[in-house]
Amino acid sequence: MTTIRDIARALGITPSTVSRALSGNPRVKEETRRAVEKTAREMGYERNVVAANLRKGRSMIVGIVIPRIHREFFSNCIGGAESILNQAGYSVLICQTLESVEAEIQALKTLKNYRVAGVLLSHAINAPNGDHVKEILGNTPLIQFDRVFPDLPGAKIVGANCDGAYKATRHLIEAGYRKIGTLAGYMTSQAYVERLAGYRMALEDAGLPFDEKLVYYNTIVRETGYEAGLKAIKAGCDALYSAGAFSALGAIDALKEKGIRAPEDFGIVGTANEGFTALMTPSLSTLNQHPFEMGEAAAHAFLEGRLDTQVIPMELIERQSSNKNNTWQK
Amino acid sequence: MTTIRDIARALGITPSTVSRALSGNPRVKEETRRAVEKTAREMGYERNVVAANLRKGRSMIVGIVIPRIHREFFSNCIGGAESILNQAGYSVLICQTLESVEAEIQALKTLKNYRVAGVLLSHAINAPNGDHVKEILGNTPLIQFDRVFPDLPGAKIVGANCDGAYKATRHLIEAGYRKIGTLAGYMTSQAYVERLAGYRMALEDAGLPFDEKLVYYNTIVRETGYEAGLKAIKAGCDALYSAGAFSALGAIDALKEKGIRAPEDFGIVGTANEGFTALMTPSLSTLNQHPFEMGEAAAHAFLEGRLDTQVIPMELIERQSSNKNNTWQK
DNA sequence: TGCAAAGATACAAACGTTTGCACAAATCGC
DNA sequence: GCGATTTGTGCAAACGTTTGTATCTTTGCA
Repeated sequence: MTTIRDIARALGITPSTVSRALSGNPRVKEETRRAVEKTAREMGYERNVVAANLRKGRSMIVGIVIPRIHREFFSNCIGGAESILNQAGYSVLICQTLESVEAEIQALKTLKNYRVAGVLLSHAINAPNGDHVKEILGNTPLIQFDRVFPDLPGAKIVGANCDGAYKATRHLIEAGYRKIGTLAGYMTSQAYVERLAGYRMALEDAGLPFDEKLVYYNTIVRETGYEAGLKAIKAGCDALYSAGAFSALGAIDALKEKGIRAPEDFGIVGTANEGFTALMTPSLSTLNQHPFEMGEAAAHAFLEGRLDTQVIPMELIERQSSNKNNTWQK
Repeated sequence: MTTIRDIARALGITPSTVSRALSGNPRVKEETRRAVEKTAREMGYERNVVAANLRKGRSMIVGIVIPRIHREFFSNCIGGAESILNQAGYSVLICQTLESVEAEIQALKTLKNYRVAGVLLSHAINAPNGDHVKEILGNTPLIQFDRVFPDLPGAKIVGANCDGAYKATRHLIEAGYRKIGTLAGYMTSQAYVERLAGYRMALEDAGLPFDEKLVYYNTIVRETGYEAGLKAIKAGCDALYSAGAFSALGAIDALKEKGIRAPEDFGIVGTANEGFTALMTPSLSTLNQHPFEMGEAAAHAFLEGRLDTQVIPMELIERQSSNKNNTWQK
């Protein structure tokens, strides 16, 4: 592989000038710059970023740490972040934690070892707090998105969880459902705490009672959603707001098993507009969290060195599963 | 940050010994090794992999280049590869091409610049051939999966495309459908060529005519699947084998629009067992390509330096969309 | 006891860049 | 035309590892 030394030798100048020429330093004559660029092209020069990173003490890599890559929500976040970061010359190193705090710690250590320029993090659901993050990352810029530790410093990109849950619940009320339970997530995560708050607020604003017994905690996957769905049916619910998408799917499994018609006899609204929600029968009303935009916002926050918290709105998508009077068209 | 020099100084030895001790070189006394490990821990030492990579001329990073991360097929491949590679101490750098050859070239260059230890590639659909890959990558180990250039050297992990398409088509024939078209993909990709061949073989083995007019090329997304679906209906087809999953979805859109019942009057089998295929109505019969296993196989091929081609079997999952007599249970 | 072999560590040169400082040449103001 | 500033390059020291070779010490064996 050709190095800047080779180019320097070929032109009878020093490597430093070549380096400066290639990195666009203004202290180099336009003429030399062109000559350098020309021979660099001719000799097939490719910059060794590893060496450059070592010298500079930081790399042009941004680490992204997420629970699972094959959740559409997260893969869209990645897509959004990657598009912005690539344009700015960064590459992304992606680590899955599979919801394990140990894997998260390992991933952060790896990223630190690679001296990444920054880390975009959505933490594992059962992480008790952000202490491990702070300890490992030190002063590496940290941008949290979706699942954030509020006490950790740095930029945060969050969904309008409370508002979204409020909209979803109010929608169920307006559709005519009356005993509305909720598939709540893990209270270790701020996002789910807020969704629960929004759900509660909507009930109370409508003069409906908030019943702690109708809150089914720790349900974010299909299986637990199914089990909670059975319990909700037994408890006499006629609707559920689900803080997740897959748990809502599980609840619909439960309805089908019990022969309960949705939306006529039971309404459901989920969160996270995963692709399947539009395709299943009944199609699932959900909250669109705009994951691509969240990823973009996280990338921008990193690039601009922002430290504030941005809230991405959530939008209700009304589909069949919450349409009590069954007037669904198309 | 503490370096091996600091540790060396603290112990009155040289950095080289510290390096050897930490990397498990047998030429260092057990006693020294323990001392080094102890002080390393005490001083909070974190190995600078960037420096190590520079010296060694290669990194412990494996690049993965794929068309789109949010296709379940690819995100599962990544998941499979990542799990194996992480265990072996590698990290993965992921690049999306969004089916653009230019982006693919850029991604490969970036990976080369990072001196990655190897590249796992599934090429953009409209890449004419693998010349750009060979030119950029040079002697960096290349493992191709799913979408491969047969003429490029190195390991390849492919699905049993021909066999899978054969199974799918034969299944439609056995179910009682008679005029079976196909939503073929792009003939620039070996995988789709083979699927078309399997489809044709199944027809001919059953004594049914192969009709070039019923082959709808370049359909792999929902929109083109929909359009091809309309054409197939007009042409009098009563079934389709789709070489993709999203195109099959589009074809079902077309059927619904025309009021044609599936599976009673029209059968469909797709490829790529995306999550939605099991959830939609009618649920879509598909071929499971075992993407997670493909990713694992690619990672193993890299780690073991294999150069051969492995074929991952495809398994037919019979669901509603191909069940002509509508005897679907559960 | 002596000598060879093996065992453990030190030395120093890389790896390919970047960058502060020095220095020469060119430009400028007066 | 002279000192002061600007402009363009060169020099050399990093950045933190790894590793081939050399050196020193210990061990084993006759």
